[in-house]
Amino acid sequence: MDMPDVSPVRRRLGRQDWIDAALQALTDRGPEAVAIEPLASALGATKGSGYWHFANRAALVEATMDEWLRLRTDEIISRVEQDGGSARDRLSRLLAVVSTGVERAIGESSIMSSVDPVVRQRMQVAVGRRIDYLTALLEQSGLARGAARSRAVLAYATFSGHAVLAVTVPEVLPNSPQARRRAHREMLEMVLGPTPV
Amino acid sequence: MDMPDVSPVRRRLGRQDWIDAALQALTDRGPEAVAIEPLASALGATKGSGYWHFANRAALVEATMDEWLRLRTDEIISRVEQDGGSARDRLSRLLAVVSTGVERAIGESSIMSSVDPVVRQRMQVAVGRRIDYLTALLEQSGLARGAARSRAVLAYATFSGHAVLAVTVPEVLPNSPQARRRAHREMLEMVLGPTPV
DNA sequence: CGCTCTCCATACGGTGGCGTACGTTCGGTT
DNA sequence: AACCGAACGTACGCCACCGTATGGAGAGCG
Repeated sequence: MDMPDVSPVRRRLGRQDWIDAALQALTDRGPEAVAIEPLASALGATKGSGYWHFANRAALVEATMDEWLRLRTDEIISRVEQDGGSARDRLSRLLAVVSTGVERAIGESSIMSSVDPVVRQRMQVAVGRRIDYLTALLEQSGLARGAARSRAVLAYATFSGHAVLAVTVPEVLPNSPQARRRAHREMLEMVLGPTPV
Repeated sequence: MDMPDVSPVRRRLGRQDWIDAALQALTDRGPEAVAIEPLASALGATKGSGYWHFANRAALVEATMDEWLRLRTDEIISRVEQDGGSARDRLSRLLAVVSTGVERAIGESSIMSSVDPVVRQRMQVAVGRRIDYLTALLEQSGLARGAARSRAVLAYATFSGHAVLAVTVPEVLPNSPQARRRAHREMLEMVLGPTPV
């Protein structure tokens, strides 16, 4: 019997294949790398394929940024939220998740300072949702609304600053496992105040 | 008597004119804008002029980044240092200076996440000197060496995170004068501990 | 007055990405 | 078996920037 063609060598591409490759290029080399022709050659195809799935480059960038927003913001939040626990627990897990994904900071930090209007707009939405979620967690752990929000902003700024440092000058940041754990706790305390346990 | 030709309409350009224009483009639109042809047309000249003063684009970027390092790091530090006062005073002035220059953050944040090796190298030097200076100030105000350094890193990360936020989502940051002053004090306290006066 | 060195313009060829036009292949109907 | 539409290839023109070649224009000095 012949195998159903789930197939070895190289099948045809769908829109999602392009988005996946674009997201990879985005996190590896920033928004500039999300372009039709380079992605085509990376996928082993030609522009004809790309301009079939997307009207133009802007449409590709848009789809990629939507996927980015979904995976790197909404997904993470809902996963952290799903696993439950106290607000402090969730905050700690959130911090752990985003800290280990710091290799992705190259893309993140390029996205932050992009001039592309589409990229900026999606980034603004992402930052909004992230800060809102942080604010909610801080409120749930006892802070007043105003204090929670301003501290959420502070925490987010600090974290994203760390992410950028991790890319440009990684040597200034702690690298040993226990130093990283210590940094994790310190940051948690800075955000939530002295540890209650 | 005839006026010495300090001159009205349009004199010839020198290397420094190019560097000035390049620095402007850098802070306005990021490292990508530091290119021969666009700058030429911005200066009302042609590429012939540019390639006279610089061997190639990389040389232009290099000269521009050197100037940037001088003006936006060394100059600021030595000015703050020259005006004297306690370590706390100098820290406060430093914070004030870099905070008011946040319009420059567009350039700064693009520089932080640039892939250009020359830009990255100069940025690393700049971050190194800035963190070193912060560490020195914190040591002078009583902290132990290790604590001073890790807090300097934290403070720098927080500040640069704020700079990025000021560009991408300015609305989350305080904008009224008294709110900004309050933020200034809070940040100072976060870095130096509870206010001693 | 002419020479030279600095500064600049013009014109050219090269590269990479954009977008369009159009022809082609392949998998699934009917 | 014939067909149709989704997916892809090829070839073209366009633009922005790079870099080179070469020929001036302009001041200053002999």
